[in-house]
Amino acid sequence: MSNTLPLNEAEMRAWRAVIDGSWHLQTRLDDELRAATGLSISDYHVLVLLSEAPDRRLRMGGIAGRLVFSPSRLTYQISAMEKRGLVRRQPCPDDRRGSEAVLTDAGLDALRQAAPGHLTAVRRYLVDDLDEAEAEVLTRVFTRLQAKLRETQ
Amino acid sequence: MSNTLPLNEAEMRAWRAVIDGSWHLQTRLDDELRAATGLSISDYHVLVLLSEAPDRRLRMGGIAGRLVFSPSRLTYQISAMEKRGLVRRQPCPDDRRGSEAVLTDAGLDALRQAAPGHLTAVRRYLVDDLDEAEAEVLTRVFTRLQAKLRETQ
DNA sequence: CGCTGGTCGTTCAGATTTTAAGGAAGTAGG
DNA sequence: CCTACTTCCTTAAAATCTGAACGACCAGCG
Repeated sequence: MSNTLPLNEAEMRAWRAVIDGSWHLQTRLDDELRAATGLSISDYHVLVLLSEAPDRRLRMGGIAGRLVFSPSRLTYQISAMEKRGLVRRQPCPDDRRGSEAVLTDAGLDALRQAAPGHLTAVRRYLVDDLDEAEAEVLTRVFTRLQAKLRETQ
Repeated sequence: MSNTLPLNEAEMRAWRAVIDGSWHLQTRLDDELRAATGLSISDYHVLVLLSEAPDRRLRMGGIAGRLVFSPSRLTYQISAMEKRGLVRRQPCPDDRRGSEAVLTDAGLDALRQAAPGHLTAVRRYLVDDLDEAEAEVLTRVFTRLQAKLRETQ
């Protein structure tokens, strides 16, 4: 139940800072990652997801759900990565409608090569400037946000 | 000068929460705004920017800079909005290379109609859950982030 | 002036994403 | 089994976005 007053000034400032800041940050990280490795931030996210998945494989729908990709976008994304040898596609064993994306060795290599630089950028732009309390607040606020987004579908 | 250690667990948690959370939030707000008003979040941002500008007009480059849009994207964006009557394009008086986008009355109406619902959504997903201290931290962190991004171009 | 080098938007081709429409399989009720 | 209904993913066409190339213009200099 949220009230419908316009945001007050502090709220507005916080809100705009978050929206603008996170957007600019995404853009910058994507640019740097592309320049350094040829991977887009989407490629990178897919690689991370698969690398952490049991047996390095996930259903299409699972990936799409986590990355908030439309099914067709995911199809395109995985196809593109498949062409470059980063992932392989396999029919899903227990559900013949579905297919799985599997991380290849080349894909894992690409991730291992990209990660340090990317994380350094994350550090440079954000993490290094956070003190412990700030990190804690960010984690709390954004985790709560995600929970709220999920619970409303 | 940032160190090159991998992120520790708390840092990683904070980082991922921010990235995922802000991305999901953007997506959700865009979806709701589209459904309610037919405006994309980009349309909305352009409208807000122009509505706050002196004389309701801005140079193309000025808009592109603030929204982190490529020049060609901005051209496309403004053209699309022009077709719908939300903005008008005018040659820039003091620099004949440039052009300005001017908010039309219809554009201002569209914004006024869209804003309350959008702000309510912002409230529902984020602002209402923030206490004062949290809002303050978010403002501080993301403002600092933007400054850092700007200073490295 | 006439040149040179830079800036401002636009345009065009190509890449990416969305939307709508299927095809193939799973699931439940009769 | 059949029939409907649903889910999973892909395809095709349309919308949007990016990057390179361009034309028009500004600014500085000889």
